[in-house]
Amino acid sequence: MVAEVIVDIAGSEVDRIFEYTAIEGVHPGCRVRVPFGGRVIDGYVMRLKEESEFDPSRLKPVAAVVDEALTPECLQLAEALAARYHCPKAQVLRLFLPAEMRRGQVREKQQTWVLPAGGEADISPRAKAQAAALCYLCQEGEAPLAELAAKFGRSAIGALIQKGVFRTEQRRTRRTPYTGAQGQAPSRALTPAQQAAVDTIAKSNKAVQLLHGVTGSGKTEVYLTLIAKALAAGKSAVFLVPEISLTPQMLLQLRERFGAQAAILHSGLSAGEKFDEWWRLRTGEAKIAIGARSAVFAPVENVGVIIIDEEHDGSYRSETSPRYSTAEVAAFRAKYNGCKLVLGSATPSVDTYRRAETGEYELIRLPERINKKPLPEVIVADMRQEVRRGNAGAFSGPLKDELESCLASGNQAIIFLNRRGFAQSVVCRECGAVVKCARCDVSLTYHSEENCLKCHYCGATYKMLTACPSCGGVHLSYTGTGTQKVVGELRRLFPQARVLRMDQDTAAGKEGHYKILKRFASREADILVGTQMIAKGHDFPAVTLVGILDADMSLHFSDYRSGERTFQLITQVAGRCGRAEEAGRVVLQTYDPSNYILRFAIRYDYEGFYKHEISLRASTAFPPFAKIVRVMVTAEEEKKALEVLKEVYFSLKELFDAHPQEFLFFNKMKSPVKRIQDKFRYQVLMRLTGDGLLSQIYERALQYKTRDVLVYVEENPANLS
DNA sequence: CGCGCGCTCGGG
DNA sequence: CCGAGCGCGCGA
Repeated sequence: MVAEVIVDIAGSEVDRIFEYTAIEGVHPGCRVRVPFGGRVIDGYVMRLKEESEFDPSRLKPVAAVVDEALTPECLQLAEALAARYHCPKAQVLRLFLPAEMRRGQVREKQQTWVLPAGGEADISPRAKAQAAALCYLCQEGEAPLAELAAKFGRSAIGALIQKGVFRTEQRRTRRTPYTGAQGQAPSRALTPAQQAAVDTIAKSNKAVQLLHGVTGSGKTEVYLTLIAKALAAGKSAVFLVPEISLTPQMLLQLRERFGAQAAILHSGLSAGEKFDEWWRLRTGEAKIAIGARSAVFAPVENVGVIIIDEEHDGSYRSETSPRYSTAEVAAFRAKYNGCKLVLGSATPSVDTYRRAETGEYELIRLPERINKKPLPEVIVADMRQEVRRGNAGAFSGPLKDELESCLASGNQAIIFLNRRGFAQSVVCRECGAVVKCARCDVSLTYHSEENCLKCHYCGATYKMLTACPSCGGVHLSYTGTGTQKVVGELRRLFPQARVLRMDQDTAAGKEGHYKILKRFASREADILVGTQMIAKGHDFPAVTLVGILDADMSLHFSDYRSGERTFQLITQVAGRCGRAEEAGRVVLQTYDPSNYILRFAIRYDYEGFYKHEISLRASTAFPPFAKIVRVMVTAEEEKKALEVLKEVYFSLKELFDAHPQEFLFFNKMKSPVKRIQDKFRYQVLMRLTGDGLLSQIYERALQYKTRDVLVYVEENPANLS
């Protein structure tokens, strides 16, 4: 037999099938070690066949079988994704295994167990510890060596093993995270609306279901029921969340309900934990895969339901090749397994909602909060009036008043501002120069805490300047407010209040987000100031006020989705308050109170927003009525980038000339942010009426990539910077 | 003329 | 990714 193998070489584009003669135990899906150019490397067996067209004498045998990591579904999915995104199969296959697992340095954890060996119990009367250990083990039957050694001393146990009274055995153990919440919590009774949602999903003949439920409408209970139904039918489930570190409550609920049946795949786990959770899924010991984007590749078989919570979230698109859409991958898996894909959100993406509206997806609504609590009232603060009144601070009069009464009544408040640092940029007042990053074409943000300048694109930090780098002037001014400045202002306005800040700077490190959220939840602070990472998940029963400092900031991005994103953000942040007994309030500060997005957001009118937005998209021919495709060309040498850009452009121009009716726009240009991390960025930007030419665009564009010029294709990119 | 460097290409 | 092979530029 001959095995067709894809070799896995880090960072390389080798995408050919290499053939080897199979050895015992080689099946499709196996990870194998194969001789390759004088060394032995990892590979994946794609297929087996009787004989090779290749000269058989030149075939080398497979060196060893590692394991059978890939399911038949994985292999099929790998082929489909490599074709869909025009990337090497090896690159897709890498998505299926946690990175730490690949180079084989993580192994199964072995634990030494001690058992009675039946040897003559010849124990001296002075060896009290030995006698006690013997007695203990006779009762228990068996115990881990570590436990016995801790109880009775290492030497006592060693002596008993030496004498042949005890024997040891190596056993595999699983490193399972979050073991605190085990047990089988009872299922909560569903409300009629939840039950109706579950029934509709079960009855629907459509593969994709959109569960549109306002914040607090109890979508989670619907998900849990769907998962329970899948398990009851002997199937498995995949449950995806935007960012797992922000949704510890969700994890806990799943663990409480399903115990060890649930396995968690996320970046915060140690390599060993990840390895074990992955294998628990692969072997079927665990049946529910929970995780962020990459968990859509979880190695479960016989899938009964796939759930994508907060489907509108940007984290579901991969930013590295292959730039897959999680929903697209999930749809493939749902089709393969003949199961339903459930997309849930309070603020579905316009694209998804459109598909539901046109009948491609089933639409299920949960229009009411589960406790019948009204959604928090939104007060609009017109910042233009504040400026006219001479208030140059970040807080409007109404927000200050609300904060005061919120704190006075002993409740908590959340202040949202989507900008970290102290000041957005530093400008020289003498020559007008803006201080920029040396490696990127963007202004630097001033961080007061470390008294430094940071580049929010590449992460570089610079010492704070005392003089302008271009003219030497010493009068520097700070523009634009960030979270650090807001915290300072709050401390001045409410010196007695305890303030916590949550943004990329404070939430760094493993479980950083979680720690801050936990501190706030346990009321170590009265006010939480944060960027959009505070908008997701987490229930804070004592929060009765949310302040949105500059609601319209994200509106002014030159991006067709900025309105959609603003609506989603406001709705999500507002949903953080008034979740328990006391009603919540939201103060929304804006310079543009009549803006239609804000008008719909303050009434929580998704349908109204959608109708307005979709007609705008239709009339301007933007997605979902068109597809934006951007071919990026980046290189450290600007000349090389430009050369390749021209080649890409002329090749695509042939397509454009041959099919002008398929293009709504076609041009080449500098990227809006012309340089990031020392790489110059040029692009060909297209707007297409359909997907018909997509494959040809990928093929034509990618053939020009070289050693030092990166070329990649983005579909409806999340941002156009 | 020969050596070294950078680039391309094969690897089963 | 790594190593082999090839072409070109440069120094003796």
